[in-house]
Amino acid sequence: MEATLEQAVSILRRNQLKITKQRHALLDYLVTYQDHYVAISAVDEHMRTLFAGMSHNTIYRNIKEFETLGLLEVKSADNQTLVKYQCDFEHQHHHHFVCSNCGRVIELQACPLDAYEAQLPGCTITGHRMEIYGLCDQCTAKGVQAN
Amino acid sequence: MEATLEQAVSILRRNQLKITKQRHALLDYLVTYQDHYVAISAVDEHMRTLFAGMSHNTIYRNIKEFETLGLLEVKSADNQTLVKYQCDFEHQHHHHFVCSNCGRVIELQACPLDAYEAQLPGCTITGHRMEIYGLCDQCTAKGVQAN
DNA sequence: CACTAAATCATAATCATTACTATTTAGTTT
DNA sequence: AAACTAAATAGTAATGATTATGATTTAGTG
Repeated sequence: MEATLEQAVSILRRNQLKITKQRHALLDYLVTYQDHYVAISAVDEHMRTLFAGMSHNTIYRNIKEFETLGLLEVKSADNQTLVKYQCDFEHQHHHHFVCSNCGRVIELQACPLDAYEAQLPGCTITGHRMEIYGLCDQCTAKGVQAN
Repeated sequence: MEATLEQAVSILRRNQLKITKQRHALLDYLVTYQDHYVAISAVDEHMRTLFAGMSHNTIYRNIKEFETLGLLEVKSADNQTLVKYQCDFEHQHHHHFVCSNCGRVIELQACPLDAYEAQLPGCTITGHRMEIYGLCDQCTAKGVQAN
């Protein structure tokens, strides 16, 4: 399901965020890349060609705000932060296949690994990585709060 | 299985890398953190207290060399690069549980997700992420080489 | 139209990482 | 054991992503 710019804007509105022309253009850009991770620095560069003199701060801050709204998925890779617009607002459990050539992201539905291959016809799988996050037994026993 | 400093040194030797006192100390440090990811910048800081005036370059370059030897596992997170000594030289397929409080890493053996929980008694699971890498169908069809 | 909190701009700082070149050193050879 | 040489390191500075700060502007409201 593709998300539209209007949906994104209404989510800002629903959260009492002002619809500035900068935010509007930023969303417009992000929405067109729903199936690719984009480096924040590339977004930054693009926005500053659209709005000469736009502040780095504005771009980075808005991206962070969009992330807390659940509009964006963020991941770190290779000294850069990558973002991808996500329409899955219910944070439904799923994983990604990421093309190491063009960066295209294909969403996967099931969880056990073997089943994934069937969802990727024609693709070449070269590797995968999974990490589970939480508190280890020692930290859990200490009563540390999960964040 | 814990790896020893001697094993690490012999791997350098086997690859015709010189055993400098800097590399020796670096390995010594990394080997003591086999079950934690450590930020390279923290390694850098530590090494420079051991060797006043040690070059950033030296630390970063050696860590990269150790990675290509398969001695280290590297991942990006939050504008930092994290490393972990790994004894698994055959690159045996496995995943990690990472404590979000202390950073401790617990190696997991099986793959389907549900089975993992049984391997983490006493732990609090707050989330997980998996990504499969490769070439998408379009890039595969184009004949792009996997890297 | 005025108001005000929120957002942005402009500038500079910070932090991780990398580049570059002169100097040093590990491991080998004589 | 001294000499040799490629490899490694030191020292210095640059780069690039991201964040901080304080003054100015603006979206949304009354």
